[in-house]
Amino acid sequence: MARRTKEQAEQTRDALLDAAGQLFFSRGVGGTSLDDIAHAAGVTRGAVYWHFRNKADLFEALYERARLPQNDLLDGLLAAEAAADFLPSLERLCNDALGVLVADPARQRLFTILYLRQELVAELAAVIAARRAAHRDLRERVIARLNSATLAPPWTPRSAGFALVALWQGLVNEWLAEPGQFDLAGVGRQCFAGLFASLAGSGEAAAPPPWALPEKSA
Amino acid sequence: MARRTKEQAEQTRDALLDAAGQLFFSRGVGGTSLDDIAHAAGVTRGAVYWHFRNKADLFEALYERARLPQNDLLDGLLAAEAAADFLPSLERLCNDALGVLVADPARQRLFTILYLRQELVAELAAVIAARRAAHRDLRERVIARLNSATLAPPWTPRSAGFALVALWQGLVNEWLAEPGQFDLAGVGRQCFAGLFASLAGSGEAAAPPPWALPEKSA
DNA sequence: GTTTACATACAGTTGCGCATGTATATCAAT
DNA sequence: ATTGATATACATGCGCAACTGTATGTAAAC
Repeated sequence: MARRTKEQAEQTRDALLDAAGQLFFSRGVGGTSLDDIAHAAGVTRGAVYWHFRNKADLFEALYERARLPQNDLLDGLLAAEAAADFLPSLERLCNDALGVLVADPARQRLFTILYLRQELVAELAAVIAARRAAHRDLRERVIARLNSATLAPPWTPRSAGFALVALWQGLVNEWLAEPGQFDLAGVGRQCFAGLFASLAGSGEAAAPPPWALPEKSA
Repeated sequence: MARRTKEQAEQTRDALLDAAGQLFFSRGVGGTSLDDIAHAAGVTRGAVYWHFRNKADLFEALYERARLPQNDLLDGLLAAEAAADFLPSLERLCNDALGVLVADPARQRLFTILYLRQELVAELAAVIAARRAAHRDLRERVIARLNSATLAPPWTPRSAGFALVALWQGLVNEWLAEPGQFDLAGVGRQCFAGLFASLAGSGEAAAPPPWALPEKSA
């Protein structure tokens, strides 16, 4: 082989990232050699070292390619002035985020790597640390925003924020750990419905939100 | 060095397991060589291969050494006949489990490895799969047990069980990811108080359980 | 005397980083 | 439009380091 056109080069770069995503997911980052990636993409290690400096650089590129558009939505919601319907909006956002995840296998693979396979290889350290900081920041902002919302006892902004983030994270982890073993969006909708009903104080008969779909059976 | 007495041999075995636990935690399972472990325990790789067949065998021994006594408690609670105070008992059990974890650094390290560093190395595959199955089984049993409890709407046994397990898991993961950055037992107590109050339908003023400690500030 | 509890020594493999080869795309100059 | 020069997009090959598994040595416990 010899030199290829620019579009072809971009295609091989994408192919390398795709192959890396699949292999990192199925064999782990530390368990995947650059030769594995190159072979899966139909090239050799030379191509890898042309497009990326090393495995860490490759992984960072993979991370950058999957930035969550959902983050912008949350930013907007948190930045908005105190509105009476903050809690319903937040509930809808939680459910939407689950929907986005369910519909995007590539994101599921990356989340699996980032959430429950935080290998302590040097390649991942920077990305893991950045994501952890972002996560912590998000949680704190949710708590801060909940300070200006009316919560039913015994909830406090702090406990409610922790419960929300932990519930979302726990559900996602549970689902990623046993892929497709239950209906994440449906279960999540029920759980968030219960939690938000409790937060709002409507303990008894909360009217189902208009976007609620008919409940799937187990 | 030459042959040592049986008690000394048992000590070196324990020292190897201790060293492995520390190193697996700080550098990852794939990132620590058997030579690292042996050196940290003050012996050579020969000792490792005497006590264990390989790294996988060593890790399984490490896992066996830290079986949760809490599991037995939960088994008893789930097996007991339907009692009116099932929900309060379950709430106490959740808090107790958090307390056990907070007090045991070795268990924290192992949980960190098992929960958020599921490296896909062959050494871990068996243990990870076993733990995942056990976790799934526990969730299903909690749901089954909730079928004979009275839950306030909109909760169902299924959504309540998922929410409980996900909340516990999410809180623990959050805390393990940022070690010591918040008071896990205190935050957990608040979150579970809110969730269980919602499950029981006492939306307004739930009397604090007698074992509740004074709330720590952030 | 035999087994035990290691230490030491010896291949064998694997993967990384880099250096080098090479054919072609790109482009300026004619 | 053709041509030459150069940069590009890889492929190939090499040395090196690390790690594993095993084989063997050995002194003390039993």
